Amino acid sequence: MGDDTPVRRGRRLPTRGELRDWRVFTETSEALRAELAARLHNETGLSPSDYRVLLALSEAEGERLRSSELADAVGWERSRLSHHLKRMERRGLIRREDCAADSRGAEIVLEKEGATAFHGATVPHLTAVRELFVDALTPEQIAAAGEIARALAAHLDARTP
Amino acid sequence: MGDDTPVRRGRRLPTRGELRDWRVFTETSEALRAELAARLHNETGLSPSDYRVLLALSEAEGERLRSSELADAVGWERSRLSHHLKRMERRGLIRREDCAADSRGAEIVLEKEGATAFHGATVPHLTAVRELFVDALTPEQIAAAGEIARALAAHLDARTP
DNA sequence: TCCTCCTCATTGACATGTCAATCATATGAT
DNA sequence: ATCATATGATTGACATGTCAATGAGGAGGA
Repeated sequence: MGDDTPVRRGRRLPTRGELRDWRVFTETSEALRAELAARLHNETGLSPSDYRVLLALSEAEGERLRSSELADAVGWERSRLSHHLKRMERRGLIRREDCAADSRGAEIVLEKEGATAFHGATVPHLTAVRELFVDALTPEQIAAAGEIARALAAHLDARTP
Repeated sequence: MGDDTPVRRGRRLPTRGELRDWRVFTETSEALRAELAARLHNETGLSPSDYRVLLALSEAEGERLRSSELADAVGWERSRLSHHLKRMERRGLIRREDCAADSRGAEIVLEKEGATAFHGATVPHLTAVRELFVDALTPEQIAAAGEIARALAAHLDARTP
């Protein structure tokens, strides 16, 4: 049975070849994510989620953001962010303050310890990205990976309002 | 500053362009994973992890596998598998049996309810793969995605013994 | 004003994942 | 036979993620 054989007939399901490409794609991105997370955590004590939050806060005006702006910046649901901030606050990386403009709101402020941890993690993180991603591919493949991801993201956004 | 400008000079860190491609690549594969997981769970009550385990057992001789063989088949650490099997056993999808050949070992057996759930999930799962992955890309992009993933996986395997 | 509706953010319950430690059994050397 | 060691699998502690429910405050119309 060739690569263009549908897994089931007459229902527009993926062919075997498409399924093989899908499987290696997801399994590899998952393995890559796990490896990068393990390295970052070993070398810096930060998780990728910590890193993202600290990056967004570092780049913000006054190193502070409204909780909802931060959620947009990192692309997470509110509840996920809320849980994560609780853990980061417990570790002294960030601090919550009441918002003057809207008493419902919260402002998330980068603590000194958080800034230090972030700066110490930047080079290890970028080095890992180079070793695990950039060094593995040709420049053309890197660009193609970006294009493919953009196409997938556009398609995904179109069908998840 | 152009796309070939190193983020930091003289240490072989990724360029801004490489970093952009990396970021869209990981963020998109993560979003895709989450969307597929949510759909599968809504439509079938199974998580992607459940599905993988049930698939491996369905394809095995006698619909049973040694725990370690199952771990290899799905590519997980033992402890992760053990935790997951505990949850699946609680739901009646699989069953553990003592192993005749090696009294340390365990055999994992597909339960009737697990087989039923798996068969009911196959078409929804494949449909979601088509909608979210296959339909988003050209045939050339699908093949390229597979090639890129294989290159990443080979590189990753080479440096994680 | 008061009432309704919307938004901001948090919480609790639970599913999932990682790591290190543990326990029991097999295996091989003496 | 005995002992040291390796292997198969599980467990506990904890980090992370999702969903649904909640509380608490703003915003606008009757």
